[in-house]
Amino acid sequence: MATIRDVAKHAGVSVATVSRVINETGYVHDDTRKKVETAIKALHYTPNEVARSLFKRKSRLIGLLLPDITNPFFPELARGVEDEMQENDFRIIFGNSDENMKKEKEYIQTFVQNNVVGVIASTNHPDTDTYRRLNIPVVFLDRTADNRPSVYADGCEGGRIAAQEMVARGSRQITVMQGPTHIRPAQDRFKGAIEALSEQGIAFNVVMTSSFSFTEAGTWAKELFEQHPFTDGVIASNDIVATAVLHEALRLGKNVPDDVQIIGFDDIPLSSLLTPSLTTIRQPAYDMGRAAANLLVRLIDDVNIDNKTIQMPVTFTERDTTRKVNQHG
Amino acid sequence: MATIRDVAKHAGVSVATVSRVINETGYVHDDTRKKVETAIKALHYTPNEVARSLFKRKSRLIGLLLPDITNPFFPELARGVEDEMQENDFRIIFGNSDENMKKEKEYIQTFVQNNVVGVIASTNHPDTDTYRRLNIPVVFLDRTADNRPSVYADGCEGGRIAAQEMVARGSRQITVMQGPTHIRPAQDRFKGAIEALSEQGIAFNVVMTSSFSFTEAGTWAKELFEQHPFTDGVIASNDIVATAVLHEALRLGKNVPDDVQIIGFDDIPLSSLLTPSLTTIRQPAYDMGRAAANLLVRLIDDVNIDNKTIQMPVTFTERDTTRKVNQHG
DNA sequence: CCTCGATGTGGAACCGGTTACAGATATAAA
DNA sequence: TTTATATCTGTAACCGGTTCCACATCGAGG
Repeated sequence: MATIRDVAKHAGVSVATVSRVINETGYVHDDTRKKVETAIKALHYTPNEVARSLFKRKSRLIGLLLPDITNPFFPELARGVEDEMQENDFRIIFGNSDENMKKEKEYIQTFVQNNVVGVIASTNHPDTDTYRRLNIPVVFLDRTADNRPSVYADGCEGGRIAAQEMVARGSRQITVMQGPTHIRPAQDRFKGAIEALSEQGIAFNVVMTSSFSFTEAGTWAKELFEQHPFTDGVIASNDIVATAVLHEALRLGKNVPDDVQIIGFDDIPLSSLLTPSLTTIRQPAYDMGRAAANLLVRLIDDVNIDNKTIQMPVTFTERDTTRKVNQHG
Repeated sequence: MATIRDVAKHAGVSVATVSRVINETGYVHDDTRKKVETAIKALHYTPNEVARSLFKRKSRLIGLLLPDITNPFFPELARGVEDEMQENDFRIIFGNSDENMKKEKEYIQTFVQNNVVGVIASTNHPDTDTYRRLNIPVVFLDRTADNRPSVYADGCEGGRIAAQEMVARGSRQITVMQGPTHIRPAQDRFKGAIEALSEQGIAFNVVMTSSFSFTEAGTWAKELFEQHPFTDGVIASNDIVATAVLHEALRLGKNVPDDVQIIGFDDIPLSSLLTPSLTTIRQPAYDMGRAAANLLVRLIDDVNIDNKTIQMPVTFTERDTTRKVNQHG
């Protein structure tokens, strides 16, 4: 690889001048600039980002920490982040945290060691030292931390909507699936749902689930219908769990939505492809990713930002696992 | 952030000694080592990877280039890569190429500028200068390039199997969907399928598709049944397209698999969750990712490697969009 | 013709690590 | 006691950029 000194020699100028040309800083005579530019082309020179990063104590890298790219909700987020970052000439160091604080910590550390200029993280513990001590901007994605930069959808509101719509469509023996206790958005949805049900005086059961994996979700779905066989409405903590519930219901010969209604959360690509297609509370994942990236870029550039916490809308996405509302009033 | 000089001062030794302690190289007296270690802890010192990388001309970063993380086949791959790399203390710079050579080139360039020590790429053009000129190891993933390090499943063989199984299950008016012409694995599958059909003297139609997006796939599915209404078997170029075909068939009131059989490719998580669940040619995506990462790590460590191209098995995964074979012999 | 600000360029320090090399001491062998 | 070798430590150059500062030249205004 050619270095800036090679270019300088080839062009018959000093390294300082070459640097000025590449960065378009300071004064450079037109003729000189041309000499340098031809030298750069001749040697196929591209500046070494590592050297730059060392001196400036700033790279063009940002860290992205997501729970699990294998969970279909996250690729959309990731893609949103990537597209926006790409357009702003940032690259992404990526890691899966598995909702595990130790892994998170390790990743954040290596991010810092690599001079990243910002971090986007889906963490359940934004208030730990791991994040507080960072002296680079952090944007929390799909998670909130009061008053710190974050992009998220209102899980609580989503849960409420799910409950209301389910009741409006006639379910009276509702089972709410409580997602993993250590995952914040799951708890918000749960809280929203049971609050709304309580307010309306509707009885409900609760089934706990302890992860979002496809394989385990089946077990909880079985458990649900064993423990609460007369359930006529299930509010799941996300679309993965909802899918498992749907499958189990069909396996048991139940008619969906006539015997059981099901509402999921997220609207992952899979949801619209199921039969019957899944009614869900949609989060605009791609847009959330983009918004988070955009916010981070602005924080990096130290733009004055009025609105550091961006709440994205959740929308009730009516499909075929719920009945039509006018059938029941 | 504390630097190595801070640590040296705090411990009353030279930077060289500190460096020796961190890297466990050369001689260091036990007492000295302890002094340094306490200093490191006291100052919360972690070495700056950028400075290291600059001097050594080698980082602990690798580049991962995938077509589109939003396509459900790739998160599994990515996760496999990440897990293996994590275990070997490498971090990943990630990018989506959209099967677009220009984007690829840009990414590869920035990878190099960041001193990555290796690259894993799903490219359709492994023989371009972009990859040939690289003087760091490259592993092609889900793609081949003769005799260069790669991990892939045999698309051709997969296509053949799909064709054979479909014929064995009684379809005689088969439509083969040809994936995007610029995507190698898609063409391999297509070739394998039509070869096998020709050998067996079975007539077939071809429908072209030009991307793997969920939204567009629906259009081609419609086209398929308009142009070839009597099709009784569809070999799709991947599970996304197969899903669209399944939906269209059901919409048209066809019985699957009795009127039309459908075979997909990949076995993405979605496939087993459809109704009817999708018969497909499975690629072990996660394992492929892991294998590619493992191979790259060995190449980086300059281990003598006998087997640089790893072919993973494709397996016929029988589900409910095909009939049982004994029904037809 | 002189002065001054704008323009143009290069030398060298610096970012935070690693390592070649030299010098010092301790220990073992002769 | 001398010599050879192993152990231990520090100085300084180096990786490839950026930028401060000093110095030189040029054109305009007095």
